Amino acid sequence: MYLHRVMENVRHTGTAIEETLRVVGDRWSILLVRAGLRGIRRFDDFCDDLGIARPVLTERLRRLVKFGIFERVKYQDKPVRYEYRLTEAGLALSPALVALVRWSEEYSQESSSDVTLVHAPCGTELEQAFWCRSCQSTFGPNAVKGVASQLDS
Amino acid sequence: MYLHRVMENVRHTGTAIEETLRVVGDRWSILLVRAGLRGIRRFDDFCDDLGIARPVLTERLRRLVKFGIFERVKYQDKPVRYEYRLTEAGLALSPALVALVRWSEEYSQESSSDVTLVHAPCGTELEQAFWCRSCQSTFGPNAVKGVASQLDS
DNA sequence: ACCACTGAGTTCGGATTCCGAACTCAGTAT
DNA sequence: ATACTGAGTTCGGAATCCGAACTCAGTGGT
Repeated sequence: MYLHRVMENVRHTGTAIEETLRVVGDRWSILLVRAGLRGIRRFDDFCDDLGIARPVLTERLRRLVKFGIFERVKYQDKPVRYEYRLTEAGLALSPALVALVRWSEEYSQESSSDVTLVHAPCGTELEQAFWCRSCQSTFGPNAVKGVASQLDS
Repeated sequence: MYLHRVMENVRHTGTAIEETLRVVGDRWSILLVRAGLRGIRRFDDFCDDLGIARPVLTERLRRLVKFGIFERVKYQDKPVRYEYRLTEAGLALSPALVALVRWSEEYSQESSSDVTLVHAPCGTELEQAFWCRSCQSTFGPNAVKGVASQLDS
């Protein structure tokens, strides 16, 4: 393994996705985004809906706010109260969420899926694919290859 | 022992995504899948590539094998040695991974050199789409709709 | 005035999980 | 005989997670 390490000059720590997963890669964050997409905004509602422990919810929302996925908005003055709304960046996580839901439907053994995702105009159950612009064709994961981006080293 | 209580505490729990995130929703699992897609297969290579602690890697790989995302394959007899390969289900996580990578590229503040995913035959950077079989067309997340599967409640 | 209630948290102790470092074990190479 | 390899396991301490109970400002009912 040492030889392999020497030959591999590309270090894979410190990449963008690792940074992202340090924010979003836990048991709750994606579920919080999903709840946000379903219209949930208030602390106690997140708490009841997910069954997350309150101290953990506090910490998680703070982190998601810090990284721009939720924003903390005052919605009432008299007793000052805040709620949490998805930002544009938070909404932009929906493709990832959809992909995970799709995977869950197909591969999760623990059944009882809640919803099936369909193509809205026609109601057909959707499939997922990668699209190659230059080939003008869809393809599956077997035709995916990783290429190191050229930036410094 | 503690999980029992979590399982009994079924409110909105029990949906497929929650089950999935209990398997894959941690800081390492998605990164392990990504490493698998990059061709990494051996214990020490995962360890070295991700900087994950060995006991955690052991537990994580065991869980991913149990849930059918990796398989443990003997690749040598003399000293019997095993490696970990992505299954079909594991490969099928790549759309979710791609969605996260693309989100990272766009919204993550920390942006270092990463791996760009391309269409292997032609080298073009891939895009992501949903595919409707009956319409024979691709579409984006805005045209996705959720339909409740038949279920009590 | 008194009391219950609401929403958004905080505090508490205990259980679980994470970590790096060092160790094991069978087999190989020098 | 010694060193090394690959795939783990064992160890203790640090960090995180959990439910339950508490706080705090304001509101509404009697």
